[in-house]
Amino acid sequence: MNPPSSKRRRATGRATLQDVALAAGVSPITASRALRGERSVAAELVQRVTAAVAQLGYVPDPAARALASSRSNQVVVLIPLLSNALFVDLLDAAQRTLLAAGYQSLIGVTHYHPEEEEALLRTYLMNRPAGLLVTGFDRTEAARALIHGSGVPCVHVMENRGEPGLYSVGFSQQAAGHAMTAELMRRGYRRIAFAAAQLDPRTLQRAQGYREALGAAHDPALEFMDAAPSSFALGAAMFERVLNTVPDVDAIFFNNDDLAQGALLQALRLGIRVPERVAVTGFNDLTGGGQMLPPLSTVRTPRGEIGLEAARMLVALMRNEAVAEPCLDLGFELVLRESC
Amino acid sequence: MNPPSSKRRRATGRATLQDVALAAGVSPITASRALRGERSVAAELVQRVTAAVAQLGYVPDPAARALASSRSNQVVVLIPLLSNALFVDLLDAAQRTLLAAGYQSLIGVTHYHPEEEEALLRTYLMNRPAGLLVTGFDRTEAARALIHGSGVPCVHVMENRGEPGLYSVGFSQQAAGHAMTAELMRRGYRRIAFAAAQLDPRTLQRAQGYREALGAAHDPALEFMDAAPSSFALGAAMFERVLNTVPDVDAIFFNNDDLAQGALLQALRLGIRVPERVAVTGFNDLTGGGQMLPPLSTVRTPRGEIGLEAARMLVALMRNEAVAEPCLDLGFELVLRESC
DNA sequence: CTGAAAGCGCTTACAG
DNA sequence: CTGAAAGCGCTTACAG
Repeated sequence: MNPPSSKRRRATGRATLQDVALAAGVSPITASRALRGERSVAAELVQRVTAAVAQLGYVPDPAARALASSRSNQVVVLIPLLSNALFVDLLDAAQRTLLAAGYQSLIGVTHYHPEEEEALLRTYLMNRPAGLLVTGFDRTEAARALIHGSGVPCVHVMENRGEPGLYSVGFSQQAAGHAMTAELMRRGYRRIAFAAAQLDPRTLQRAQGYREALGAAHDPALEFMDAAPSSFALGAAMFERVLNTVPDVDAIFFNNDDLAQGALLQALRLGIRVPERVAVTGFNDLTGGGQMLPPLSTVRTPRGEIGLEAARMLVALMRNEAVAEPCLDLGFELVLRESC
Repeated sequence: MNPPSSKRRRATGRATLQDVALAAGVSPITASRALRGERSVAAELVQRVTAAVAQLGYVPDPAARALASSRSNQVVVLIPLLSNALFVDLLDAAQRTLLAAGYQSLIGVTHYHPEEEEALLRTYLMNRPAGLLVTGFDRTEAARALIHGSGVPCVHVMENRGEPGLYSVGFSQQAAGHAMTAELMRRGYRRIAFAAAQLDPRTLQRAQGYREALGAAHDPALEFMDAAPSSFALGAAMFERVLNTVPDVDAIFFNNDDLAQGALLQALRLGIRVPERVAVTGFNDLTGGGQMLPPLSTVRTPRGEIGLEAARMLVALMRNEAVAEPCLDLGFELVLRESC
């Protein structure tokens, strides 16, 4: 230990808490408390500490903090894909909110593989993150145990699940699938196909909503499921496949805007009129849909708000504050343009 | 200090280096060295340490490492935007490569604002990152000083600059702008407009290449620069603006595929034939271009490879290894489809 | 409301 | 090639 008389700038040249305490004429613990805004420090001392911090240009060392408190200022955010604008919007909003609250984001991309998610969790949990933001509820048992065992506050995004102890911000994928299908029925479409890619859990929930809305009218032959990732090209291919397989189809509900936009382009290429010959709708309301010919009808999903609210909820949890609504449903909105 | 006899599992229940050392019958320092793969540890001891690690399920604490060595295992990656697929591709490749090499990424979005970049740098540098990946060379003097003063290895992406001490992986934006323009000229187009958005430094470099290729034929009236972010909608608007302002235009070189795709859609809407009435080309070869009507001619930029190679270069720097080519030019490629 | 002591779990010199 | 000592810069109990 250094004798108190030999205190000096830290090896790196940066000022330490010690320096601040010395300059403020308080103990390091008091300086620490003042810095973190713990009440129970006299106002005057807080002021002296603040002044010393400013004067010395002191910045706390996150590593030292993390080591001493066994908790970092970083939040792990796990999303399936970076190549889907949906998750990028979510991420952008969450990251911005977290940063404003003093937390840094550690981003992990799972590529829709539960095993990859588990590996990322294992790696990132080593950092003792302050919080966790994960997508949906579909994960390995081990991942679930890892999350629970870590004791780190966790918010789930994109879906809701009303179990006690679970926090989530999302909307009902099934209700959204139901609503768009019902709208198509209301408009008089009778042979409504459902075309989906990726086949992740949320896609399947939308399919469930589609079936539910159709009720007795549901025909399995009208469901087209392709596990490949969605893209314009796949949408184009699926569009043709649907028309060829089910000649009397009068509407196609694509599970994603990428697919639907690709289908619209293919219809143009083929000279097939939308919505006269066949209606086309999408999902998510990604950018560009309104520019299509005809403009795409779709379901607007509130991913930005989800990112924002999930980050807020997580911040509350990390600060041990109460969370009013642990299962926050942000809804969705039908955007009816000209493609149906 | 604990007397050696009272060593136990750490407070959190996780095994510590001490535990590993004890189990392996070596000193903690030796265990530490064995773990980090420092040669100068006898093979047999390494083996004993490895076994102890496996047996105890030991995972090192990054915070303790960072504090003791004043260097973390995190790399800061700064990109302008998350809403541009270009940077997402770059990021994805870089992050994957870094993770495989044992580094975590701390992602910062600058929104093309040097001040935001500077603030992010200031925040993230507190973490003593092991490395830095930044976009381009356009930043505040303070940011430059921050980077240099930190002593943290830094690789610049998207552009090249041959100054000693600077590391970069990219391609010549100007040469790319030149090449596409020259190709249009070669095909007989004479009134070639240049339409750009965002107006970031790389956009301006492409404009420079465009002017250079045109030489004496260059006409400032054919340059359309809009500082708004690029989008389908803006591309559509610019397309009309160009045609209305310069009726004899016969080709439009859009600075970005978003813009060009929006223009193509607008041409369809207006019934203007591409490339017969006017040719359209884009930049970057983003997804969807090949699906357009007509398929979009564009410049393919190697952002994935840039991310990969930049990460590799940074890993070499962080390991104090030699870097063969500190100014790596990965080139570009004209993708000539039917829109010109 | 404030502080002295101890310790978080590693690694960096310094020896030998 | 290996180790004993010291310390990285904070915060957590424990007192008062």
